[in-house]
Amino acid sequence: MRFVSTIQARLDGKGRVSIPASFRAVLEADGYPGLFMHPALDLPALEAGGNRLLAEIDGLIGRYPPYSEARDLIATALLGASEHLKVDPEGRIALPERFKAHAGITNAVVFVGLGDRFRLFSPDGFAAQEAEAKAKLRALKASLTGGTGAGTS
Amino acid sequence: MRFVSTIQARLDGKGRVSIPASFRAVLEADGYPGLFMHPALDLPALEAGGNRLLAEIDGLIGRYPPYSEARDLIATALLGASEHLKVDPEGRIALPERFKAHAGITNAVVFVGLGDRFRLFSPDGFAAQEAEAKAKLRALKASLTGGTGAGTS
DNA sequence: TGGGCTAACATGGGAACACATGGGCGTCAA
DNA sequence: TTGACGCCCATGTGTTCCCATGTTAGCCCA
Repeated sequence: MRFVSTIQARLDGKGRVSIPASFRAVLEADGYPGLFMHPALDLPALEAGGNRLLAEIDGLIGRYPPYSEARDLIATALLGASEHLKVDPEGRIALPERFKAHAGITNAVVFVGLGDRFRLFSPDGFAAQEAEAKAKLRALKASLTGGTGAGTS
Repeated sequence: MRFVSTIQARLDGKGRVSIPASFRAVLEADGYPGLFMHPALDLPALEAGGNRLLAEIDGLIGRYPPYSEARDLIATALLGASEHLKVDPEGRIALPERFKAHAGITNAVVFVGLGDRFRLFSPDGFAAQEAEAKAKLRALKASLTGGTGAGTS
């Protein structure tokens, strides 16, 4: 079960968004009660997931010895900046102000599946990100295939 | 269950602070009656937690041979300087003067979750710490991924 | 193949609840 | 006696739950 596809949703008057049903199904299978979310470090986006995402973060933190500076930093940046969001019976979440500000989200959200996690963008932020990603991917592919990039997509 | 997210709270006229409900839930699950707290070793902050934090401190102390100077120092700094704080029926604690002085706390506290423990800062102290952590983390990440940013965000 | 039906999903709003906060009072110890 | 501390109750605010509605997509049947 992976998070897959891109879906747009609106925020209602109370600031709630429905998590796409397909994403909810993955979370349920994952067994995490609710949704774990944190701001992306170098993107105007939010990253969210369940136990699998959390396990990855734990692994990252666990690589450093207790009381080391690196561990403190990572724990602060990843765990301190994150939130455990509750999902209401209808499958919605309320985004904290802090998160909305980071991603530039006002009244609409784009959910983007990334396998073990998914991202939340503002529609504008997503358009920008998509354009940039395409450009980078083209460059990467060119470097892989050795030139024209005229291969199978 | 881990301590996660960053929450600000005010001290009332009696010098009490509400422990955020999400943190209280973790402490309860941990089974520790009350709250274990000590000044952070190299930060103007306080560290708090329950049994998991105590276990980690024990582990840290245990790494040094009995009667060694290092062991004495660490045990004194962590255990000697620590307090067991009682939590009132509303989930509040009263911070000892000594602790407030160490962290520069006057009338507001920022709680920062770090997984197995959480920290208490003054709002100003937190802002400074956050800025520093972000900068250092970026440097650390660059050294890890080799600069492309092609890693976990 | 087309129309209608049904179920799942996204959305909206009202009411109950939990939480953070504030203050009063009794109790214990210096 | 006095101060500090712990317990109790009160209150405002934000959040969560519950129920209602519109919309979409899939399905069945003619």
